[in-house]
Amino acid sequence: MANSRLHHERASLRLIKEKLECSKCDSQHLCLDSCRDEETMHALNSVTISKGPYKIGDFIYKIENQFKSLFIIQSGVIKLEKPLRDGNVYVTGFYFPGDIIGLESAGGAKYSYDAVVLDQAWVCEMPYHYFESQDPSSVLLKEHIISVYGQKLREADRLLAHDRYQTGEQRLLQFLEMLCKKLFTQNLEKTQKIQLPMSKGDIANYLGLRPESISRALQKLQRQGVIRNYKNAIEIVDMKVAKKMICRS
Amino acid sequence: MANSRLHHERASLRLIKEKLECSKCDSQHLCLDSCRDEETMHALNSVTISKGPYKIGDFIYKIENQFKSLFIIQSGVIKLEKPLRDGNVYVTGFYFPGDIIGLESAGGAKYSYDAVVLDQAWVCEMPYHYFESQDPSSVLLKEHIISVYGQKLREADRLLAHDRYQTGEQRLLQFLEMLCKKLFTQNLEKTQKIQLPMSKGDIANYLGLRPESISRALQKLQRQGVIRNYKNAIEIVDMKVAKKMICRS
DNA sequence: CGATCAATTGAGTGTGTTCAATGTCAGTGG
DNA sequence: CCACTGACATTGAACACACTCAATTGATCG
Repeated sequence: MANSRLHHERASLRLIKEKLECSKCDSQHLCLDSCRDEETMHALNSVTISKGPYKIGDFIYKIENQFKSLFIIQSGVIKLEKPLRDGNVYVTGFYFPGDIIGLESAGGAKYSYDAVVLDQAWVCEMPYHYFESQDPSSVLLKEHIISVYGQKLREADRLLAHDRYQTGEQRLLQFLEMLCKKLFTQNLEKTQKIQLPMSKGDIANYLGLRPESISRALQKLQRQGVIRNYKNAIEIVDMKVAKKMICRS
Repeated sequence: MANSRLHHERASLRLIKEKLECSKCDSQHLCLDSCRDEETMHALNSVTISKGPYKIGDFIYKIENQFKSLFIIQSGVIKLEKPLRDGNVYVTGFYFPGDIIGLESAGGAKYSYDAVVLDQAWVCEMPYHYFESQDPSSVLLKEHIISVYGQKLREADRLLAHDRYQTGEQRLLQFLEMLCKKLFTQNLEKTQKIQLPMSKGDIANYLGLRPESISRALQKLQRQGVIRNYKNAIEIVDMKVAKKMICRS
């Protein structure tokens, strides 16, 4: 069951044994940016719950669960996916430390996706009923969350636009570059070798391609000397060329 | 400049000469649903501004304008699009009476798209600074808007998923069915003949296809007796078959 | 009336798919 | 320890959908 590719503990893994003070959290931009006074910090600190560790294959929430909370990822990697009637699944996104999940389910009675752990994770649970309170700190946070939503909508539209005008190869490169940013700003690593937290099948699914097409694209890029393709890792040999190839020809 | 295809006034066109009372607005589900007491209604009524008529080709807002307000569409049709560096544009959506636009720009300094009028429109402007007030009515509205955002995100993800696994023909049919719903729930028309408020080129752009592909798909569907293709209109002859064709084969 | 833009139609091309076979690796049980 | 299993990845060949490029038609407008 457990995907063994990641049994090697990532150097970056922070093992949080108890509730992390909001003032020490890496994801303050998501909530504390709304207001940084003593009182707000205390309110947030008392309403949020640190949870973990979640193991590979665990669910943070499942699609049939009642929508109750947002989750901010403190460590690990999580994918959101929706099972389809025909037995297939549709991978809708990958999330990393500092990201927030659950926003996409707001306004519904249940969660809209399964949140599956890809790399051992700790999360900060923020009960949604906090947003329904008249607490002054929540009022400011609501406003802030709205701007986060705007960003997410723009990102979704950007994806739609790019998916239309880029080849599979370009989307793949763009995905790898995003992965670089997400993983390396967190880990402060210098190398560009990416240990893939997700299967190549998941990547294919997310990018709207077949696993075969991903294989062929990776193989072609390797022949061109842009990347190196490993079993569960990819190394970007020439980031400059890679970035050039992403842009419209 | 003005697209003349719609110079025939649509029967549904409501000419609002002055500010429409919130209590009489058709789009109450977007704002008043947050709270229906006297006080909230009065607060909304005093903060919103009815504007129009906007003519075909007018802009509700432009991409370089400072983000200031959300707009609820009271009548008419509006498209959102973004000019690309290469001179092309990317059409991101079509909006109808009861829809809200501007949400996608929240959190940014400027609007993220051009809002172009496709059919003579009246809108209700809701200044964004209202959301930054501590007014109790705005607190409830904020919460409501968050659930609207959740819906929009889910819709965006659904689009992404469908774009991946459906053919152009299926997406086109799905688009036409959506148009039916949007236009006919508003107009109470019985016929399934759709006067297209947007050009077929716009439809192609929105669906991520070439105009030629749209032409060919429409022609094929007409041969099959599912639709009838007119210059600026499309008639769905057999909605049952159309719906069947939309589903995954 | 010519100019312009949208829509259509045709022929050839290409990217990604489908289907099927093979390869690789980790875990499991004899 | 080795053979078996199952999931994931790779490779090949044939095919299909949508694209590109180009020419034509049609409608609208000055």
